[in-house]
Amino acid sequence: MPELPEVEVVRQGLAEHVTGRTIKKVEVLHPRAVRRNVGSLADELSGERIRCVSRRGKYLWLPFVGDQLALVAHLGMSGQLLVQPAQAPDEKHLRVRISFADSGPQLRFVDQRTFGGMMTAELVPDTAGGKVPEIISHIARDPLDPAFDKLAFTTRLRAKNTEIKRALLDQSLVSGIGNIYADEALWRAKIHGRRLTGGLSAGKIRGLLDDAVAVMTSALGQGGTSFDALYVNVNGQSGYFDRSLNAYGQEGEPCGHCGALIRRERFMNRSSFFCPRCQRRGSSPRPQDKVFRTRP
DNA sequence: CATAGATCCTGTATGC
DNA sequence: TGCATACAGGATCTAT
Repeated sequence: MPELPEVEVVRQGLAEHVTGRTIKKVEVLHPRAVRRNVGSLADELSGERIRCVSRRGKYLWLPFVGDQLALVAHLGMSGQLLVQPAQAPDEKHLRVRISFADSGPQLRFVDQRTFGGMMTAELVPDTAGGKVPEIISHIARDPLDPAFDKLAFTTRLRAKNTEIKRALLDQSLVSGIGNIYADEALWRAKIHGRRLTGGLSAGKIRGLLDDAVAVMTSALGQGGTSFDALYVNVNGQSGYFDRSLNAYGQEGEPCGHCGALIRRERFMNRSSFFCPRCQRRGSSPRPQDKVFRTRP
């Protein structure tokens, strides 16, 4: 699943292969691949020249020269952005094909499960003198962003009345973290994902954030190594699972800290993996218990 | 408003 | 073998 490190690998690959190129033709092969778009993607993109490739969290965007408009992409669960020669056969789940005015390779959006999508968006000023697509201005900065405000994040997080893992996955608080890196960060920080945000000290939260940064930086370092010139490797799965995971997917394996067996539980319609010894849920009540605390 | 839960999707793996 | 079911999960929508 593409989370921040995987998306960053894609960004780097795209930057190398599409920067400065002018879009000539866009073919949408599956309607679901285009989201929230008012007009025709093809009409809006034709003739635009790509200035660079940007990213915030799991979102990518290609600002066009003039800095008014951008092509925004999200890979969802299974999306890939591939750079392929025109004569390459269509991928089974090819959704959008972008051809350029030059004779170089095409940019293809391939997505099996169609949770991903592309759209055009107007660029609006961000909080640090740059620009961000208007439709994703509600997405928080990610922890690798130099302008990410750790202190504000800690304050907002502690003010919430929810579980810490849910908060980590809330892209309006901090972006880029998905189910896998959330579990890994919580494991490193030795925090149970169902602990309440308000019950965690500021220092504990800072430590958790540092752990999230560490695990994503490490993954990024490894994800960037298997890069092919024509295949913008972005499956997310491909690079990821060779990586050493300490919690995610490790059910029944010994914890790298203490040797206790990693456990799996359902949480938010997905799996959570944690060490039952290192990551104690503690005595903090669940949110719904707060109201009914009178019971002995 | 804040929070919790449902929902979208399809290929793969598993169970009977 | 064949069919049914579970599972993977990011973002958004709906309900409370």
